[in-house]
Amino acid sequence: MNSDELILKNEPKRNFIHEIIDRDKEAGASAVVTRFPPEPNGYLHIGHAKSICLNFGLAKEYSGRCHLRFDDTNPSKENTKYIESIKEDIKWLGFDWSEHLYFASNYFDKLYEWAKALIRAGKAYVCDLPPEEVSKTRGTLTEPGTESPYRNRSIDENLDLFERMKSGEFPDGSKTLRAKIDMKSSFMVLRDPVMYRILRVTHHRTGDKWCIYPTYDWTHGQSDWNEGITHSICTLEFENNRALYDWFLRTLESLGVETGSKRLPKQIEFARLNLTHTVMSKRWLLELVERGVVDGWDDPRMPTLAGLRRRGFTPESIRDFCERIGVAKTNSIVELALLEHCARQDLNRRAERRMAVLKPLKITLTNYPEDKIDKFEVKNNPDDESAGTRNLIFSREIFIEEDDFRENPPKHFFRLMPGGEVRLKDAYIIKCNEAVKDSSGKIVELLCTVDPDSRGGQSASGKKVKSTLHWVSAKYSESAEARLYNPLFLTPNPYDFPKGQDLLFNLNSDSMEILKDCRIEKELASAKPGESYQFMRLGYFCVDSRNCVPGHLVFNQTVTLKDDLARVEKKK
RNA sequence: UGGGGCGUCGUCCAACGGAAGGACACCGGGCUUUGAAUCCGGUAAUGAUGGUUCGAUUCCAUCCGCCCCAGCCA
Repeated sequence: MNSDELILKNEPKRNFIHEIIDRDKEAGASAVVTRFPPEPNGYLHIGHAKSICLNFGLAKEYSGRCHLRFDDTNPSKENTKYIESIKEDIKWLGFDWSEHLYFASNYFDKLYEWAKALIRAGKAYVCDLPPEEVSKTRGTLTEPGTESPYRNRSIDENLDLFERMKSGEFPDGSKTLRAKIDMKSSFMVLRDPVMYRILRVTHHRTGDKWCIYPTYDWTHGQSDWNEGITHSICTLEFENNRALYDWFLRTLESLGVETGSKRLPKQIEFARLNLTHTVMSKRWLLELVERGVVDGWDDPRMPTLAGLRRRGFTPESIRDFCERIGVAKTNSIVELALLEHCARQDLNRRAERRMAVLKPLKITLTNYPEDKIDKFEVKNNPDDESAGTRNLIFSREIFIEEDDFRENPPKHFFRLMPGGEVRLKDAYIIKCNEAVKDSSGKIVELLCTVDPDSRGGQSASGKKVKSTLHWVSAKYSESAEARLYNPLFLTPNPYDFPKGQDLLFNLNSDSMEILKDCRIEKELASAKPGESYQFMRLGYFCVDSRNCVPGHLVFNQTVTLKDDLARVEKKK
């Protein structure tokens, strides 16, 4: 069975984490409990989706559970407005934390008590060094650090000082609580890491209760332990932090503190997702929004879940993508083409077909009476009978795609040309007799004739035409707007820019094309925001959920259809 | 120059001492009232050098390359 079949059967591809968990189970471990721990300081993107699929997926496969825990230890960066969007995105992706919603800030009291336990055990101390001094005395990658002059204060003094830090006696930044580990360690994180800093910032959940806040390292592992997390999965850059993660846990365990679980959680690192032609860091995503490069976090060009959703990517296609990319420890950059493939595959199955002409070229059928119409009943999805049928109306004046006609066609072009014949999908075979030009020489209209024996596109005479075009009736169609997208960055790796430049060096100035005068078949006029359709021969389009007003639909192009002609022309 | 990690087709992921496989991409062909979908076929990789072994992507050694760590960010 190949991996594709596995995916179809919904059996996730195995990875090194499965092997770790299997070994743990053989060694007697019972449940599997994972967690997804976002910091509420930005929107979720497709890189988070990889982590969400991994963590919730593992929990499901092993009949365990996955917690959603907001890692809210730094109130100066975090904001409650992100919490709802994060929850919404996870739900939209198709995952459910049920009652297991937590906040690291729920553990502030417990963490404070445990910090005191560490002080009492002589494993932590209050340090008066200002930030610059802490930094200076930390040493370098190759030189050991030096011990803080405050390192050997008495336990009582430390307890007293820590208490007073908490009660607000000292100014911001003037003191920290540090773990007493080893200033000579080759792990920089073990050189007496800061556990608490003084920060007078109102926290979105605890308000002004605290003026000291625990750091990530001091919070994360203990939160895991407290929730009974068995496998704490994070990204590669935390590999060094694992030494500290384990130190806190083991030290606390040896002190006999009480937690929600006997078993110590295990941190496992995997490579974060990178996608070509885009960026995933919150910093740069924010920058794109703030510099006005994009229209907001949910701009359809953004790799955020909100952006992808608005663009028309389905949760199923994103989950499929996350499954296909696999999980490993190698730094890698996945090609955007794979994401697009997943979208096409899913949308091909579920999106109903419609006809829309993005760049209309008018055709008058000179042998088709002015007052006549034809009604054709056509399939909504040729691959899915259950999608039903709809009616198309044909009339004397129609529009076809500007690109589907060439006055001087190259060899490989077999669409409409002077004297040539094509089929209009589900309607008639037509022949082009004349291209009408305006004074500037621009083709403004084609005069064609229909073959009356070809009703429905069938050819009674057995006539073969090489090409079938999409079309809409001029009279029985509506106007609409379509937005076509290209990647935000020109280069596969946007970070690959010359010295002295920044990321915007590789920005694609042509990432969006707005087409305001598209014509859509009547049936499409009632489409609702969020719905996806295949515009025949063009691509998948999703009704925008922001810019539609009654009578004026805006469609976002999710992906194009694969295009052989484009490929052939590119080769030339 | 310390430490922690990682090197397999163009890209992503497998192979756990026994014929290097899948997916995407690409190329060629069949079918087609979407140049789509679908079907068939093809190109293409173990960073290097030694060693152990009947046999090495896998074990060992050395080398090379890339990523991460010196926030009171996460």
